[in-house]
Amino acid sequence: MIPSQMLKGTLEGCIMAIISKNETYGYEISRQLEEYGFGSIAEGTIYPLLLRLEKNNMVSAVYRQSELGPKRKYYSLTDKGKTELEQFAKNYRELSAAVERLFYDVEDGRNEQKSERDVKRE
Amino acid sequence: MIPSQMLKGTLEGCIMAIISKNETYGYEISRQLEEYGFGSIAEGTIYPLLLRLEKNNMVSAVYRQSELGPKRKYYSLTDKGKTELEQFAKNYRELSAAVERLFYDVEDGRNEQKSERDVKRE
DNA sequence: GAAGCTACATTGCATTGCAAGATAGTGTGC
DNA sequence: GCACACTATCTTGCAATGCAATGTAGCTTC
Repeated sequence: MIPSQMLKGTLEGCIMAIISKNETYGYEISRQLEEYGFGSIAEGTIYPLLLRLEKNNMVSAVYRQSELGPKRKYYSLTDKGKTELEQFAKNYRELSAAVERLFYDVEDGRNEQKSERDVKRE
Repeated sequence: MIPSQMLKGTLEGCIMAIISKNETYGYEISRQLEEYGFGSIAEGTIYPLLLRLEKNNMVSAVYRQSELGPKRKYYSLTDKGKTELEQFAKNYRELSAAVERLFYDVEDGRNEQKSERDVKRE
């Protein structure tokens, strides 16, 4: 179970990524997040996030009838959203790389190296 | 530059990871985060976080003199902190794996696959 | 004595995920 | 007909946490 704090800032980008694959709607996005392994993301998380993306012109939305329930609100990425998604991917990779470097040292039992500065001072 | 929202929930674990390598103090942690590629993390972030870890018994602290400034507050991981760090690592891997799966599909231009449920309905 | 680095701390703010609850359409079984 | 379950969206208020701004203080160098 991924803690909610850890999703902050990441979930938004991931939802944009899902929309970029295919025009889709909130309820379906929720199912896809589960399939990808994000766990069960609350609807009280997804819908406000989608509304915010729409307000910031990251996505555009159209209503379409569903054969088996109320009408769906389908989202697509705008050009601005595409640019934002690319930026998100870059930022995520940056964080991911930093964490991996750190984990590598920790798992290796590698202690802090003395920096050049400290060595000079000795 | 990693956006602050994306650090939420991750930074705490990373700081515990740094402490686990070696007893260390706030100012030095800030330098190490920079070296690992997290960027410049504000002191207004680090010190409250350390105090919280201490309050929750994840770390213990002792003051030691410094030769070149005010005394330092050195932190070590408690047993509880070590358990928490392991849990953090598991959670992080879980999130990371989910994001990688998603990115893989997006970069492949892979569209949503129809689930078994949908196929049956057709 | 001023500047600059070291070192720690506090206050209040902004962002964002979530629980809880409301609304409503459709289909199934009794 | 009516209860129940699933589909589908939205709102409100809360909690967690990173950060800017600011303050304090020790030490060194010029």
